[in-house]
Amino acid sequence: MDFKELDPILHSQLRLAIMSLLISVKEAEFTFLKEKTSATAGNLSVQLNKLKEAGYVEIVKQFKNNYPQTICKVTPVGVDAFSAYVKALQSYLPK
Amino acid sequence: MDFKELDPILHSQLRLAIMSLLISVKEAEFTFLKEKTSATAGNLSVQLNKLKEAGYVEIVKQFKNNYPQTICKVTPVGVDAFSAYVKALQSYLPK
DNA sequence: AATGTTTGGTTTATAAAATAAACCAGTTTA
DNA sequence: TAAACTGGTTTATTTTATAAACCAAACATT
Repeated sequence: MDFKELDPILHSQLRLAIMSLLISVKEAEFTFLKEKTSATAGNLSVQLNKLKEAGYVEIVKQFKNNYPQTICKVTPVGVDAFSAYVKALQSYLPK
Repeated sequence: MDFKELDPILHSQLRLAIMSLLISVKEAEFTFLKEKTSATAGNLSVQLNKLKEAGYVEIVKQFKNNYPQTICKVTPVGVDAFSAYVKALQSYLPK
């Protein structure tokens, strides 16, 4: 079997973790993602924006208890990209 | 489940492909790897050296029919690292 | 016997990505 | 009201990946 391309947007530890979380929960706060991934806020902010620009996640900013709140959801495009990535990975793994 | 670290040496499309090949064949020529991975010679040379420095592959240079020949083998350390990587990946993938 | 071409690479330079550090607006606490 | 904290963003630095240039030796051509 030939090696399939690995979507560079997803082939990043942090972005993959973000997507993995968002797929399991459908919606999450910035702070939740930060805690679960152990990422720094700066890194998380940058990587979330890349996922947003790729159309893989949707980001809504609002306020909650006077504090800014960033809510993230995976999009259908993101779900598809993730499953394609997982499938492509198979070509590199032992059966 | 928590996200496990993904060995940065292996979390690279080309290096992962090289390792995947070497694990399946035990030994391969530079030119074979180049063809199978569709990599440029330069990129392959660089990435093979990283794998070598990590102790994941062993590289022997010799001559064959008057031409230089580079033979690559995966080491036991490399095999372990690969299987640890695969295991770590599971923490990012749907069950 | 020079001239060009191919093999089998390495080295160096450039582009892209990941990460960390610095910063900022607003809020709460002392 | 000053300090410290929340919830981030922006910018700078480091690391990676990739591509381009290069090289030595072999072979083929005239």
